Amino acid sequence: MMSLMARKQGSHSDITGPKVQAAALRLIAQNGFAAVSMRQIAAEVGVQAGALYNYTPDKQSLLLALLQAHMDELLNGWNDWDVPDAPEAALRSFVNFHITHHYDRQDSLFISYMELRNLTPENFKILEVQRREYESQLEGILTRGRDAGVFGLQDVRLGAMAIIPMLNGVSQWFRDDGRLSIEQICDQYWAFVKGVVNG
Amino acid sequence: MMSLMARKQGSHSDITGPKVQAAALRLIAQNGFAAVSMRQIAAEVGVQAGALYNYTPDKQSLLLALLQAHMDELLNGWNDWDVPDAPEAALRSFVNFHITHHYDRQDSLFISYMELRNLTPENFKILEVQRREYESQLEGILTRGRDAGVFGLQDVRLGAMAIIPMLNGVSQWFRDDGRLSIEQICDQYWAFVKGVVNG
DNA sequence: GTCTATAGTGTGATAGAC
DNA sequence: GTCTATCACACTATAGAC
Repeated sequence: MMSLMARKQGSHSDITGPKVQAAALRLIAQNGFAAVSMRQIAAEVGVQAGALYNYTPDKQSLLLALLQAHMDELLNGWNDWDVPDAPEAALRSFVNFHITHHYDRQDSLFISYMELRNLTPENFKILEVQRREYESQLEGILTRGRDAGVFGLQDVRLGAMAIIPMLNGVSQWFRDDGRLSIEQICDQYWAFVKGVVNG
Repeated sequence: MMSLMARKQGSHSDITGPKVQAAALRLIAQNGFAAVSMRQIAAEVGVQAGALYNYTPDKQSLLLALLQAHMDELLNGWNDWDVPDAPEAALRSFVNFHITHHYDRQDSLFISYMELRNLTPENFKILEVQRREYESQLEGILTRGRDAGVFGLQDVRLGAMAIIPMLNGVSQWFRDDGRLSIEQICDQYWAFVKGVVNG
């Protein structure tokens, strides 16, 4: 068994790998992809630059892995989320999910919008499909609510395009020691979203 | 008079200056500040890299100039905007201003959020003050409306923090040949904002 | 798996001719 | 005001010892 095997000195793949991702995420969110060097990431992890290439074929792939992990977690998280059938309850559930899911993923959310432009076109397309898939989850709720006569929303697509940036905005200013708890924020934003769909 | 003076060959300060700003803006929005080289900017302008240093002392100052110009135009634009007294009419006016002002400034708006992290701390502070000043224009309207009993908004600051990203979102997807005209978008977003403040 | 060393390229910024 | 040429340095990625 793994835990009984003697470990070779300097063999830390299982711990270094996640540390590389975490360091890259933090540094890229803070300074931007192009501004962060492999040496900086290595220094944060506590290895030399060359060692990073055991975990990524190149810098570009490292960014792609971060963005893909973010979208995968988002879609899987929503998939596992318990969503009521009734449109209004489902929308409330979406608001709660979106805010709480990104609560401790501020860096991920930030780079998932900011660093798309540093991807190759084909990688960009893959992520756009995933983002579109997430947006259409919200649009599905809005459509059902409108068809049921619960929401007064005219344009479902536009409503989704208004709601998502509004909710994303929370991650730009939220602090744990701030004036409002995450639950209070969810409550208030639910009121805002209700206003948007009932306009 | 200027227009009668003979021009020295190769003297194009008055035309090259704006071209440098425009090229830098476009390239930085597309690729990120750190990813754009002075040589790339020079190539886009049609000069050699060394010539750029007639227009900026260094690369960092070029970025600062772009971000400052954006905030100055925003604040001056709002200052010149004709705003009604009644809170609801004033809010509608703000929505119109914000969307139409950024209509042909998508690159500026984008880098004004993206590239703040590439500024020195003191330059960052200057821009934060300006941004805060703009936000408090909106908060002033919201406060007056709430005090007059026109808006049902509980938390003015939070309302402003929800409305601004929602409006900014337009610039991420708007295209001139899109489904909706800018006037239709203003109308729809006005309905959304009304919903937010009446929640 | 990590290290050291390095190849090869690109960078921001400056100096001096015109 | 623009050009050419260049300095000094940083970068990504690789090779080979351990």
